[in-house]
Amino acid sequence: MSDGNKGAGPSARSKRADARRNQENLLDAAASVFVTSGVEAPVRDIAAEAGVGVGTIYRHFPTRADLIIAVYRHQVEACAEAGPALLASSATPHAALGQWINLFVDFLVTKHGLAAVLRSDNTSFDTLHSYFIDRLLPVCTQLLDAAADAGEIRPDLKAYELMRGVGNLCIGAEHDPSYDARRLVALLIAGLRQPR
Amino acid sequence: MSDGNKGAGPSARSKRADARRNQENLLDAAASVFVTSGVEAPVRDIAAEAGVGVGTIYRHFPTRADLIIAVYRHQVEACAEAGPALLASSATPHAALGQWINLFVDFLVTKHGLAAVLRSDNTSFDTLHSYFIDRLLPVCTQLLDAAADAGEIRPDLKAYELMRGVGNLCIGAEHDPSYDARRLVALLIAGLRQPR
DNA sequence: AACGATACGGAACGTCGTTCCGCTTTGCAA
DNA sequence: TTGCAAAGCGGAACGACGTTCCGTATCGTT
Repeated sequence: MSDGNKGAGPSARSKRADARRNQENLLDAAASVFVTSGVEAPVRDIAAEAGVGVGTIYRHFPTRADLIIAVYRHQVEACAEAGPALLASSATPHAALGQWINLFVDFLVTKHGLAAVLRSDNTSFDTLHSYFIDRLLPVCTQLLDAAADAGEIRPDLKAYELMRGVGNLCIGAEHDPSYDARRLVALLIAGLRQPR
Repeated sequence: MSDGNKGAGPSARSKRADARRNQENLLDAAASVFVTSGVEAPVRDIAAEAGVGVGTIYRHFPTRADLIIAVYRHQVEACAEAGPALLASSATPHAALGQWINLFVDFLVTKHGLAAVLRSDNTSFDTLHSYFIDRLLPVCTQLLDAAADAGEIRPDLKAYELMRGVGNLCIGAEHDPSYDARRLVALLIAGLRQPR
């Protein structure tokens, strides 16, 4: 653990110097291509942007999902860590939940195609889906439980369903100016409020 | 207009007998493959099921979207026609809206992959998207306006956004037993209710 | 300097949607 | 009935894609 590797991507240590350099170029190139062409950009485009062959991508990132995870790890991490912080700093658990969902939505909506890929039936994206669930579901559960315990929301919705619903609402939001995912998510959260 | 052609698919008239037969086999085969393998099933599978070559599919249905539209036209039509009927028979416009949305959701959820394809960024599905919008948006608008005029719901949500949101919530619902699209849609509709 | 381990590039493969064209079938007309 | 254009057909062929594989180049150690 002394190498700082976070555990899901390939290690940045114990490699040849050129290999490490390539891995970082690849991350930068992928991030850049994801911004301009979306997360579903062809692997060859990413390779070209990084100035490497496609084989190099697959050696460093065994599956596309691993590359995507590596690119967004920091932001997902930040989102996960924001959960408990919001719970501590907000007036009510419901307010914390709302703000955290906003964070999540902002993240998804600004990553072209990420929400869609999260729901792709392509099995090679399963590990991406799992990563999001593993990292964010506990956070969401904590917020949801706190709000439910406070009696602010109906207690019968699972965090998994909420996250999937929110993720789904974000699909395609980046392409269509007349579709405002944030607004619909807000409506969904409003529907969550306890009628009491 | 006397041939009964509804306008979007290829005409069933003025064709050679074998061509008409093939077209119908194709529709049956596609419907069957869609049920078992989903709407995104490979074209070659549909051709094989119908016992024809792939070229025959493209002659009858210039794009995949046309084939999908032809397969589901009747059900979309029924859904569209149910709108005004519900409005006339329901106690309140809001109730009619809720029931109509349920119809729409049931339709989407039972057609494997249809909701996803509706949101695909693949441009060849644009005409499918357009067909749904053209046929169903006016109906939804009518229901939404009626409910808004009755003061039952907040008046600031466009029918387009509602339909896209509902469609999005249905994506992937058929694969995951722990995700209940109907429940989330119901929550969304609940969020629509006027606080007043 | 030399050599084994490591990593690289990109050709090659399988799958997909879609197009194209030589051949077959149809149905009308002689 | 037969002949023959037009209509329709099958499936090979093409280009884009994700992924694998392997001959070659590079690294870093001796």
